[in-house]
Amino acid sequence: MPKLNQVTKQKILTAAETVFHENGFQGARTTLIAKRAGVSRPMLHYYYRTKEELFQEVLQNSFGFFVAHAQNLFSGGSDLRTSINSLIDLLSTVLEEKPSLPSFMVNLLNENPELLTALDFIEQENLPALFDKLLDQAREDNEIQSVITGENLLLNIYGLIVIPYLTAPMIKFKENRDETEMKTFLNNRIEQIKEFVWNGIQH
Amino acid sequence: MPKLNQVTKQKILTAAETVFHENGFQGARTTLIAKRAGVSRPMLHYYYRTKEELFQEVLQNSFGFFVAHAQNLFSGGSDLRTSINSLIDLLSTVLEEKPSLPSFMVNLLNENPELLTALDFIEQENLPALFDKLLDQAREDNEIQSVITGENLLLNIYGLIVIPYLTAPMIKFKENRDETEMKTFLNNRIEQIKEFVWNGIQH
DNA sequence: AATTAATTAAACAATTTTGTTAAACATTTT
DNA sequence: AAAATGTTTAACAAAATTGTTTAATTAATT
Repeated sequence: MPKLNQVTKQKILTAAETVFHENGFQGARTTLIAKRAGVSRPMLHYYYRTKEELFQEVLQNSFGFFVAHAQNLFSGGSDLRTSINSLIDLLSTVLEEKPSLPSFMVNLLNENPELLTALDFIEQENLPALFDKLLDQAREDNEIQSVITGENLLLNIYGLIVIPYLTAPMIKFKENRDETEMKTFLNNRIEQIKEFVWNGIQH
Repeated sequence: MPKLNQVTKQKILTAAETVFHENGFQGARTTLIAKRAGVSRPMLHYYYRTKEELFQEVLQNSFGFFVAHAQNLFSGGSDLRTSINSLIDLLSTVLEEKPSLPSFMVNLLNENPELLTALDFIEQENLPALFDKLLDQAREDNEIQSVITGENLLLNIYGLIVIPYLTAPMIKFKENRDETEMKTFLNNRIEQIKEFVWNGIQH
């Protein structure tokens, strides 16, 4: 009987991440995870006794990753435009590494709405309120005219960032893009979104 | 043995729609569908022999609904701003009636990417190309300055429209909103999005 | 080369989910 | 009230999915 091979364990975790992200807990099949990891099913169950256990690890990992990055944000008192751009960069970085995270969130919210409580920490900072303040300031300074709320601005940013990842299969399919072209497309989009958002709140 | 009760059949179909939309095919449980429909499991299997059969019906229904509405769009040659607003209105109308459609699309694209072929009809009109044309025209007429592509503009609109539905559980939770407040929020958002998009492509 | 560690294949048991059946009950129609 | 229709409960069978075990196989270490 084996003891530990971190490499294999990681392969399983990575595969699990994708499958859980794409199909949620109930929809995920351990058989598929093992296959994607290039590993036999007994191995999967050796390193992670149950599907549930594996899922918990993925959960930790996914949000831990997000939080780790989020802490870099909003340390100093930046202005509205800088904050918007930082947030866009932050989300882009996270999703570049974990492109299936949005799909996971969607599944998660549908399967375990009660899990939201556990996600409280994400809003420690109370981002909407912070943006409300920044928006007010920017209006005072005559930088923007829009009466948009912080909540709506945040939703807009999330939506703009997240949509290509949610529709990736479609985008790739329609335009026959490969991975490289897809990355270029996404990179170009980042700057484009910054412009779009800033202009969006002008009037 | 019963023959047909359209009311019951409809109750089952409606419940199935929600459950499939929320959890995808693999994640959906027929037991939950029956429960949500307020009907016993044998009834479900009487009206729809298999889970697969029920799923097909939901599939038809969901996209048929979309297509029915989409046909009202772009009959005449409207200008860019009108087309943008029509599209936003169209999507809003569809989602008001089928709020779980976005979640369904996400699951669908992950579970059955090959099903995309079947969705070709949605792009009959080749919306991105149409918007490329409208954008060119608007630039000529000095109405806008942005060099955004039709594809990105469409993605932006989809993202902005769809994001509150995908994060609905979070939005409701955070702000303690009930159904009515949620509808108000969504309605206000529509006009706000129109502004935001139009401003977004100015510079 | 011998030993140990890691993995697999194959078979199997347990559990969950799907699909079916039969008998009883309720509702509506005639 | 009798007959037909719609529904439920309970039990069960079949299939799919999860989890486990054993023996054989491969790879790495000493």
